[in-house]
Amino acid sequence: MADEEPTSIWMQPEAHERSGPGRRPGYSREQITRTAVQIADAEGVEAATMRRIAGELGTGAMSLYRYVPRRDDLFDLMIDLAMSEIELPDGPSGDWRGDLTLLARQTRAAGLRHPWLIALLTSRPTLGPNLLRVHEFALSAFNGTGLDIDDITGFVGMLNDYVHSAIRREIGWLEEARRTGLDPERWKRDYMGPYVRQVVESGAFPLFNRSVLDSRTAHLAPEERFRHGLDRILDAIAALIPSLRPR
Amino acid sequence: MADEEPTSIWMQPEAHERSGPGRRPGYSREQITRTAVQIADAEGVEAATMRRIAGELGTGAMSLYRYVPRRDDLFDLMIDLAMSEIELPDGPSGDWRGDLTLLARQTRAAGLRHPWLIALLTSRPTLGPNLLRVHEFALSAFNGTGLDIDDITGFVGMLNDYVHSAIRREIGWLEEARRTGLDPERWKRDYMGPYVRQVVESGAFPLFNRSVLDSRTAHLAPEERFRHGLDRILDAIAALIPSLRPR
DNA sequence: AGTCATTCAGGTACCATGTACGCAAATGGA
DNA sequence: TCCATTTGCGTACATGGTACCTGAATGACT
Repeated sequence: MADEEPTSIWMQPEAHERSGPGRRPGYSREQITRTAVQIADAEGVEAATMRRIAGELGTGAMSLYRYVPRRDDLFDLMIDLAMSEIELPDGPSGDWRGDLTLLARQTRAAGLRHPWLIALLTSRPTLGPNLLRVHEFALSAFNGTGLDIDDITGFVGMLNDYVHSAIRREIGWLEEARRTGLDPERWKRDYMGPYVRQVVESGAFPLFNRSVLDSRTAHLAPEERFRHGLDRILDAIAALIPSLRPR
Repeated sequence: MADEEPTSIWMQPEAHERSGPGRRPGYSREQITRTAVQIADAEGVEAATMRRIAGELGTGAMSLYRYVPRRDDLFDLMIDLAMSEIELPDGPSGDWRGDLTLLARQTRAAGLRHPWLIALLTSRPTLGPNLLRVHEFALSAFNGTGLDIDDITGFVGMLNDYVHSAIRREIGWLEEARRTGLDPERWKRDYMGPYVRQVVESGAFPLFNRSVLDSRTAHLAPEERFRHGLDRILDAIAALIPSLRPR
């Protein structure tokens, strides 16, 4: 292989597209990525090591480097594979609220199916084709509302910020429990519980106490809570769109 | 040391508080944490290894484990130390918008001083005393607006989601450049640039193109951009508060 | 003062990780 | 048939977290 200049994984052609002399590749980026995703889903990203992925494929760890330059690039591929599961119509329906609600739900579903997705997505600047596709759909939902591109980008950002954070809140502590090796119930009761109880009983943070003790939304099902927050964001956006304000 | 049951780091007493027989501790959690923060600031979290921190302190790696059960707990301590730098008045001023703007700016400053802070903070469910202090201040800013605790929690969440994401957007690609070992300018031009150019020239994502090419806010100074987004969030919150709506 | 349980310092060691390097096997063009 | 090229992958190295162990320090009790 020629000296690979360091550039985005999306610029580097797949091995099997080549024609000419040389041994035919026995694997593919997609196959490797799919395997990595399966392992990460079942046991966490930290279990998706090069050796483990290769083992699952019945090959040696170093073989993977014929397809992926660095492990970080594999993360980008994993993100994009997960994003590819987000099914959206070809174009906006004209109902921006409905379109964005659909997108938010699909994103949440993908985030729950792949508990590592949001953490990876927000921890590195990646722009895979499927992320672009999804992002374009979000932007397009505001087409026809008379907003300029900066406002559209801002609103889509607001929505993304909420969706990502909400998903993180929903699964964050579950992932932490898994990482520490405790089962979630034990983690909540024995690990985090005593500290929170002590903080609450100290009375040092009265509003925090109210948010823990007096919350009604805390007892909602996760999906309801997600929907609640989503509606609030969409309400906020609607309130800021002049052309929609006098409704 | 007695068999430590696995519980939050904040529940485990410092060694120097103990009285009774035994050698006196030569270090402290604070000292260790401060060293870790310095290294992480200068070279990234991944450089703040147990060996490296211990080396900086002139001791052996295993000595640190007398003060910190696991490396992850050290992360919690680092987060809290960074949060302790966020200076806030003792109570809300009555001007919720001003209070939250102050908080947002202080958070941004801490996030820029410690480029690893937001990534750690949002990647694990942690609740150190300084995070609680800051969170309590945010909640208290809405005291007296007649909102119930769930709405307050929701708005503070909206604000936090924005602030964290905005900081991440501001430094995310710089961190990525550092991780890959390229200087930021090269990374943008040689690594990410060619791909983005190809995407733009393909014309496949017209609204994405407009957001890249026609954006006015993209050319603002980072601080202005942050302020822009912050104002939009605060506007959105204001628009949702019934008691403030008819202004 | 002497004894001793207790605690700290830190070296050694084990295992897992990403990945550089090199060589043999496979493959298609000349 | 030859050979440049590419893949498969074993070996090896540097680096990581941390379990375990020994020896030194220290205060309480006799």
